[in-house]
Amino acid sequence: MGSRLEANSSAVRKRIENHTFNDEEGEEYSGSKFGGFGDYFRRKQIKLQNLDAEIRSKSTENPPIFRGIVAHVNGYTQPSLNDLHKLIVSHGGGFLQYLEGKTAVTHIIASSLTPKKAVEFRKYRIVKPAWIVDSVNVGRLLPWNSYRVIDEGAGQRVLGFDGGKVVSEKSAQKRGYRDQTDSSWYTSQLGQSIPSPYPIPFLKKRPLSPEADNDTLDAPSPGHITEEDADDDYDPDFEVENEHMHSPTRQALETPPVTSPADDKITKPTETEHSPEGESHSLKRHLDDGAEPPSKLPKLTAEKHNAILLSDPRIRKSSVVNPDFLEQYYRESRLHHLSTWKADLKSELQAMAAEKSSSQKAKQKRAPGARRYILHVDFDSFFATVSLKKYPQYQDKPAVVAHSQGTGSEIASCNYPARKFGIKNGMWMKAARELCPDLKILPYDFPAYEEASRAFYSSIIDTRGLVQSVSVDEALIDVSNICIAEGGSDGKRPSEGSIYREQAKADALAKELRKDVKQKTGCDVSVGIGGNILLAKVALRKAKPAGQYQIKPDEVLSFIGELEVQNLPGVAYSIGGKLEELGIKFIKDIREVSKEKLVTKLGPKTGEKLWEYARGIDRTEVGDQIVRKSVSVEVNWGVRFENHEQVDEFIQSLSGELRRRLLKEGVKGKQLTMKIMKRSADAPLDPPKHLGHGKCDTYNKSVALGVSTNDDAAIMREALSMLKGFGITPGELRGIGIQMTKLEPMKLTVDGQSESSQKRLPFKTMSSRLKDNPVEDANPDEIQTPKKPKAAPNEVTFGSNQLASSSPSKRPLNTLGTQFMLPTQVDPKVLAELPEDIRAKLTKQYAPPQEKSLPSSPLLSKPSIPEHHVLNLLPNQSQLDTETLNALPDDVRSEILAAYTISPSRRRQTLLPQSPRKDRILPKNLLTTAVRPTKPRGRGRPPKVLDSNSTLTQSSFILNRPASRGTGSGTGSGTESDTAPMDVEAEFLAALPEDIRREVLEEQRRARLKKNAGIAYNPNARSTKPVPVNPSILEEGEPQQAPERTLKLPPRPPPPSFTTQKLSKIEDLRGAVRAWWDEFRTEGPYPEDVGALASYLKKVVLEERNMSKAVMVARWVRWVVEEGLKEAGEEVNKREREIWKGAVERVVEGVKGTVKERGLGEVGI
DNA sequence: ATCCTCCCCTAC
DNA sequence: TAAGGTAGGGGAGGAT
Ligand SMILES: Nc1ccn([C@H]2C[C@H](O)[C@@H](COP(=O)(O)OP(=O)(O)OP(=O)(O)O)O2)c(=O)n1
Ligand SMILES: [Mg+2]
Repeated sequence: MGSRLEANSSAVRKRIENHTFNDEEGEEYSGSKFGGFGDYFRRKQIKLQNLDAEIRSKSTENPPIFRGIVAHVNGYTQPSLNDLHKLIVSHGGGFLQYLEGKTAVTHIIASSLTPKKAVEFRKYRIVKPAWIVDSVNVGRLLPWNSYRVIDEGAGQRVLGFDGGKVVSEKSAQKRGYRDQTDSSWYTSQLGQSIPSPYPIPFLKKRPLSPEADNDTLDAPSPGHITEEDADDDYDPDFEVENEHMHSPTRQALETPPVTSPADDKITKPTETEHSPEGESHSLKRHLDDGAEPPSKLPKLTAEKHNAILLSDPRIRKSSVVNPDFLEQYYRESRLHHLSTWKADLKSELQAMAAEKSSSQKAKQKRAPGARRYILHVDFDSFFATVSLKKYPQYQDKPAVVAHSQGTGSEIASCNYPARKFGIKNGMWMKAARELCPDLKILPYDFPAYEEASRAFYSSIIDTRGLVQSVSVDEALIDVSNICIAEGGSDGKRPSEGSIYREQAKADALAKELRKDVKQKTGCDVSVGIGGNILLAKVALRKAKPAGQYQIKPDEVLSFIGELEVQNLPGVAYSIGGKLEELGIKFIKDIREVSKEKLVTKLGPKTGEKLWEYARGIDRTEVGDQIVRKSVSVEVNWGVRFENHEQVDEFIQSLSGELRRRLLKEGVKGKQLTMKIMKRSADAPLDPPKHLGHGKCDTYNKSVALGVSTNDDAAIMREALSMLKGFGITPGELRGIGIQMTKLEPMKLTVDGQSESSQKRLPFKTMSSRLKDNPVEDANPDEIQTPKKPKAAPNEVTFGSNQLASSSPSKRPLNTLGTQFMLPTQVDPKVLAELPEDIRAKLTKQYAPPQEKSLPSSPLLSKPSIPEHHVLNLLPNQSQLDTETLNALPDDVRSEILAAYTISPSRRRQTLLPQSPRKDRILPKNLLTTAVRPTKPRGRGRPPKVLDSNSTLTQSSFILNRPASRGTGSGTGSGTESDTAPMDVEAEFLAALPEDIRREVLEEQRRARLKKNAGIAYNPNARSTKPVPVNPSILEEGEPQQAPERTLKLPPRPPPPSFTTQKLSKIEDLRGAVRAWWDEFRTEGPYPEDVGALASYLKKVVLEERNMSKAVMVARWVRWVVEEGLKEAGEEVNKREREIWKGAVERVVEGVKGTVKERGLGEVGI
C-alpha cells in the first residue's frame, strides 16, 4: 500500500530550485514529446515557472507585495496550494514546488507542522497561509512574524533572512486547525475553485457557509487515529507523513461564488491547447482581456489550472499524466480489485462446475418442486477484519480500512464497533470522522484479502454444495441435495420429520463452515439460510456478525415484512425512491400494492420481482452460468490533463489495458463504447475529493467496428476519435472509460497461435463471407463466430477436444445478401457519419497516388501463413469443453451457445453521433462542436427540489446539423444528393430489382426520419455544445444517502445534436478494410487478398448491383491506405508502400471498370 | 409483440 | 492528499 514517497525526482528538484523566477530563460518550452517521466517533468517545471512569470507580468495591477519572496507550500492548506500559488505569483512573489537544500525559498507556508517537518524545515520561515491572504487583502506585505507557525512539539527555529544562522524560537502557541482557519472566512470559500478569482474584498462579503463552521469544528481532532498509539504498530509506510496536517479542507461546500461555468467555454477555440506556444499566448491574451480589477487573479483555463495542480510532483505522480498511472492506480484501487476478483472467481467456479458436471452429471439435477436450502455466506466486515489481524490492538475499537485519513478518503470497510457510530462502508472519511473522531484507520492489504478469500472458498467448495460466487468475501451455496438426502424424503412432500432434519442439516453445514473458515482464516463469516436466494440473503443480515440464521418457511412473511425495502436486493436509492412514492417503506407495504401498480411504476421485470420478493418468492437458481458480455476499462479518479498529448497517451494505455483484458478473456469485440466524465460547468475545478471527479456530466458514444477486434491500435484510434467528437477540453476531463461489447470468442490457429499473432487477415475471411453464396461456399476457413441466435446451437460444433469451429459458412446466404444489399447512405452521408477525425481527413485533398505499379510478386506472399485453419475457443472464462457442454442440460447448453452467437436480425449499427458540419476542421476544443447528447431519461429519483423532471426529456432531441442544411421536410427522395455519387445512386436504384429497391428506399426513409426527428426539436440549435448524457447528477458523495443530484437542469439550452445514425452494413466492410490495413500495414497486402476484394467488389456491382456500395468501399480503401501511409511514415518501407498503392489502384480501377462495364459511366473514386 | 440501442441502476 | 471499477439487469422508447 505504500506508494507514498516518490523518492524519484530529486534530480529534478535540484533543477527546479535553481530555476528561480528570475531565471526563466533557461529552457524554452519544448515540444511536448514524452520522454520519460523525469525528463518530461523537468520540462514541465520549467514551463510552469515561465507560466508564473507571465502571470506575474500580467498581473501588474496587483501590488507586487510579495516581491523578493519565494514561497513553498507544505502539506494541506487553506486556501489550497494552488490558490496560494496563484495569489503569490500574481502579487509579485515567487513560488517553488520544492525545497531541497539551501534555496531560493524564503518562506514556507503551512498550516501546521509535524515535529519531523519542523526539523526538516528548520532553516525556513514557516508561516501560516493567512499571511498571504491577509497581505493580499490589505494590499501590502504584513509582517510574517505574526503568522508564524509554531510547532508545539519541537520549537520552531527560523533562519535569518540572509541566511545561515538559525534562530531558534519557541512558542507556546498552539498549533492546530484553528490556527490556519481562523485567519479567514475565506478559507471556506476558496478551497475549492481555482478560477474563482480572488477578489478578496468581494469574497469577504459573501456569507459563510454554515458547513464551513462545522468543518472548522470537526478538525483534526486530537482523537483521530494517527495519534500516538497508532504509531507503534502501523506500517510506517502507511502512516501518513504529516499526520495532523490534514486540515479538513473545506469540503463539499456550496459552489464557490464566481466559479467557472465560464471556463468551460472559455477555452479559446482556436488556440491549440497542446501547443506550448499557444499556451503562453493564450495566457497572455487572457490576462490582457481580463482587465480585471487588481487583486484579481487571472482566470486560467482548465488546462492551466491542472498544470499548476500537477506541478506538485506527488500529485502529478498520482494523476493520469504519470505514465505508470494505470498500474499504480489499479494496484491501489479496491474497487478494481473487487471487480477483478469477482470475475476471476466466476470463471474459476464456472470452470469447476463444468468439470464436475461433465464427470459426474449425477447429482446435478434437483427435483423441480423440491424444497431448497440456500446458504449465503459472507465475511463480516471483510477488509476490516482481515486488516485488523495485523493490528489486534484495535480489534474492539472503531476501525476502518482506507487509504488515507483525508476527508475525501473512502472507507472500504468498517468493523462492527465502528458501525455502532453509524459508519458505513463506502462512506467518506469526513463523514465518518464526524460520527466518530476516534477512528482507527487501517491500511489495505490486498494480498491478505485474497488469501483469506482463497481459504474461504476452499471451505465452501468442501461443502459439496452447488456454489456461486458473489464476490471475494461472499458466496451462495445450494445445499438442497445434501439436506434433503439427510432428511430422507423426496424433498417435496411436507414431512415434518424430514423437514426438521433438513433444516438441522442446513444449520449444521453452516456451523461447520463457519468454524472451518474461522480456523483457516481467523475471521468470522456469517451464514444466512433460506429456501431461496432472497431469503438466504435476508437471513444473512440477521445472522451478522459472527452468526448464522435460518429463515423457516413459516416465518418468512413476518420476518421480511418488517424490513425496509432497501433490504431487498436491487433496491437502493432510486428504486427505493419510487417505492416511497407509492407509499411503500417496508417490505410488507409492497404487499398492499397491486402487482400492476408496481409494474407500472417500476417496469415489468422489476415490478413483478418486487411483488414476489415481498412474498418471499425468488426462483433464481444458484450457479447459473453466465457468459461475459462486455469488457471494459475505466478511470474516474486522478484524471487531470494539461494537454491533448497526455490525453492521447492515456487513451493509449487504456486501450492497451483493454486489449490485455480481451486477450485474457479470449474474446474480441465488435462495438466500442466510450464513456466520458466532464466537469460540470457549475462544479469547482477542485472537487472535494482529492483528484476525484467531482460533479460531472457524462457522455457516451459508441462505434460499430464492423469486425471484431482486440487490437489496441484500433481501439485507441476509435476511442480518440470518439473523444474528439465530444469536443471537450482536456482540462475538463474527469473520467474516461472504454468498453468492448458484442464479443466473440477469439480464434486460435491449429498450432494454438492466437489469431492476433497470426498473419492471415480478416480479409480473406471477409471476402469469403461476403462472397457469397451459401451453397458453394463451404469454406473451411470460414471461422466467423456463430451468428445464429439461439436457434441452432447445433450449428456450433465443438471440435475435437474442446475446441470448436463454428460453421457459419452454412448461413443462409440471404442474411448476408441482405446485409450488403442495403446501399445505405450515399457517400456524403456516410461521410457525415464518420468519426470526426476521419471525416476531417477525408475532407482534405487526397494526395494523388504517386504511382500505380503493382509488383505482382511480392516476396511477401510467402505462404507463410500457417494454416488457415482456425478453431473456435471459448472465452477462457467459461472453460467448457465438449464433454462439459454436452453434459449440460439442454436449455443451459443452448443458452451458453447462444451467448456466443449473434443476433440474426440484420441490424443497423450505431454510429458515432457526429457533429454536423462536414467540413469541420478539428480544433478539438472548438466550441461549436456539437455532440449529440444522449437522451436523458427521466429515471430514478427525481431531483429533490425541482418537481418537474418532465422537461428533461427534451434536451435529447436535438438536431444535429445546422438548420441551414435542414432536411426539408419534403420528400427529398433524392435526399442527400449533393454530390456526384448521387447520379450513380439514382441510377443504381432504378436498376435494382423491385424488392430490393423497396428495401433500399425504406432504409433511406428511415434515415431521413431520424434526421428529421433530430431537427425537429430545439430550434435555437445553432450553438453546439456537447450535451451530457445525463445533465443532472454525478455529484460525488457517499452513496449512503441520496447521491446529490443537481436540482435543476443545466442552464444551458438544449444544443443541437445528432441522432444516432445507422450506418448500414457498409460499416462491416469498412471495418474489415481497416483491419486489413492495420494488420498488414508494414508487411504489405497479399495479392490474393487484394484480388479477393477486387473481385468481391466486382460482384457487388454486377450481381448485387450495388454500385454505390462498391464505390464507397473503394473510396474507403483508398482513403485508409493513403492516409495510413502518410501517417505511417518511415514505418512502411518503400516497397510495401508501392504494393499498397498498387492494391488501391487495383481495387479502384476494378470498380471503375466494372461500373463502366455495366454501362453506368465514369465514377470518381 | 419483439427487438435493439442507450442509458440508469445496483452490487461488491 | 488518494487510488470513485466493472458487469449485468432491465427500463424507455424507437424500429421492425
Ligand atoms: N462500498 C464498498 C463496499 C464494499 N467494499 C469492499 C470492502 C468490504 O469489506 C468488502 C465486502 O463487502 P461487504 O458488503 O460484504 O461488507 P463487509 O464485508 O465489509 O461487511 P459485512 O459483510 O459484515 O456487512 O467489499 C468496498 O470496498 N466498498
Ligand atoms: Mg462481507
